[in-house]
Amino acid sequence: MGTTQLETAPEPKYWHLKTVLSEALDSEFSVGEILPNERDLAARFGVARATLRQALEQLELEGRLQRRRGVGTTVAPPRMGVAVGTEEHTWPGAAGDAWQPADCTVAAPPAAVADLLESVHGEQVHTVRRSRVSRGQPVAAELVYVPASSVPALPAIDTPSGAARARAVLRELRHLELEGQDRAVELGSASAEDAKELDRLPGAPVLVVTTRFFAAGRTAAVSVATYRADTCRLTFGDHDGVEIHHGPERRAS
Amino acid sequence: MGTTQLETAPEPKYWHLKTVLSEALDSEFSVGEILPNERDLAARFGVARATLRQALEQLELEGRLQRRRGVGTTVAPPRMGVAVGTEEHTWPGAAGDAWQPADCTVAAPPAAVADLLESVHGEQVHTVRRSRVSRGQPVAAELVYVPASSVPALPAIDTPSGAARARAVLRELRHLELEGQDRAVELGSASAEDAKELDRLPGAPVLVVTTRFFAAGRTAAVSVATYRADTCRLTFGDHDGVEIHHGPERRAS
DNA sequence: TAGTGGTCTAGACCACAAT
DNA sequence: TTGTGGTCTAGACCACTAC
Repeated sequence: MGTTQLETAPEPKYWHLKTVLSEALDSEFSVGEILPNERDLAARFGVARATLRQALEQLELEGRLQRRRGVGTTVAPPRMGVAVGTEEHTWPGAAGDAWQPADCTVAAPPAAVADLLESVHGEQVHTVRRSRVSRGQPVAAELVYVPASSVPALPAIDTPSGAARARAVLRELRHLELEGQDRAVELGSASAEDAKELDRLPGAPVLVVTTRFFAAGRTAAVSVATYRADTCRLTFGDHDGVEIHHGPERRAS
Repeated sequence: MGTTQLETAPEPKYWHLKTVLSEALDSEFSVGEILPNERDLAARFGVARATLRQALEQLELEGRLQRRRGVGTTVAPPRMGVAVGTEEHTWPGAAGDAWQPADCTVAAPPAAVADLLESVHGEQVHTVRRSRVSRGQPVAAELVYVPASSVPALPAIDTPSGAARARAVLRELRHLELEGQDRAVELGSASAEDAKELDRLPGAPVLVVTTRFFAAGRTAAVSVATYRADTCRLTFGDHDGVEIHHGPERRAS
């Protein structure tokens, strides 16, 4: 990565800068390597730090870089494939899924979720919090909303309200016959709460996967899972997990 | 939206600002309405324009706002659901899909696609460009990569190289028996080319859907579709298209 | 304590759309 | 021509990490 001079160009500086850096990452850096700090890089390219940062932000959004305050900017490994959907539909918490129940509370769900549940307003809704770890890294945080009417046989509040209760709620849910499910993926930004769990700063880009579970002719549960967008590639395989990716860190833009 | 003063807070100003604006959008603005310009808004909140812009950027990322140079900042409608996967697998270009073929060229695919195709290096690959419009708005641009060996009966180059040829390639492809497919979704940023087609600026956030089509024991084609992340919610339904969303523009973060 | 990325400021100019 | 958002600058200080 020489002391490149930016030529006059019709395109913005940060865009050109991003291209130059991207090529340098492919050819002159290896995964995990630390880049020069932002002040040095900016000086080297003859731009203000804010401009350099604009380029770095783009590259981080694309999963090419990882920046950590107090540490530095490192070259990110290729995104990991994370299996999200198999065609056989199952309840959350079914045998050997990738999630680990963490907690369970009873509260009114956010308005958007209440709409999806089509439940009676003010009905009790169990909220199970789960987290997902892949290759030693937290990749997703999830909230499963289960209306009380979906788990009528659930023992009263005598069960403690921690992971044990979370498991109890999901276990009860499995007694219903699952008739189908429904998935949507959209871009979001991490709430302060999710950010903490995902080891990112608030506002970090996340992929939000919303799943509706249908049973007994209605929506029996709703799950909202937020995946780190920088490190994850969500896979919806029926050819399960053919997971290859080599070469010097290429990606289709 | 009064002349709110920002209190001392442990959280960044732009974060607090985003929250305040978000609430104002819910309560005091309706879809399509134009916000005051950035300089006025910044003055009203007593922050620098760059700080105000940081908040607006977040809100735009979440699909709450739409900004257009020379025009202004408007309140965005709720994201539209765009059907991406039905469980019955079909070839691209099958009866009545949502795509419109635009062009077809023969070129070497990008390295990442070449890996997926596992094709002989240097093999001819037809590249079909298609676009997708929903509710009068462009929502996605796609490139379908079809190795020449997947369409052996395709007439030579006597066919013109426009939309007609694109349709011809896809028609030939449908003669193969589709054995399965494979999907992945990840965050990306729009290339200059895609940005133009999606009516956005280069670098705009997009959801990249990569699909592999399997036939005759190998990868017969690969499709890379980029969806506008600001306006689209990708749906993977088997309960086809239960499309509801009301209420005053709420969203789960 | 030193060095990193994260936030913030107060300007300036540019590209684009509407008038 | 006017007004908008988009880009860019040259600083400053803060929060965090590692030593």
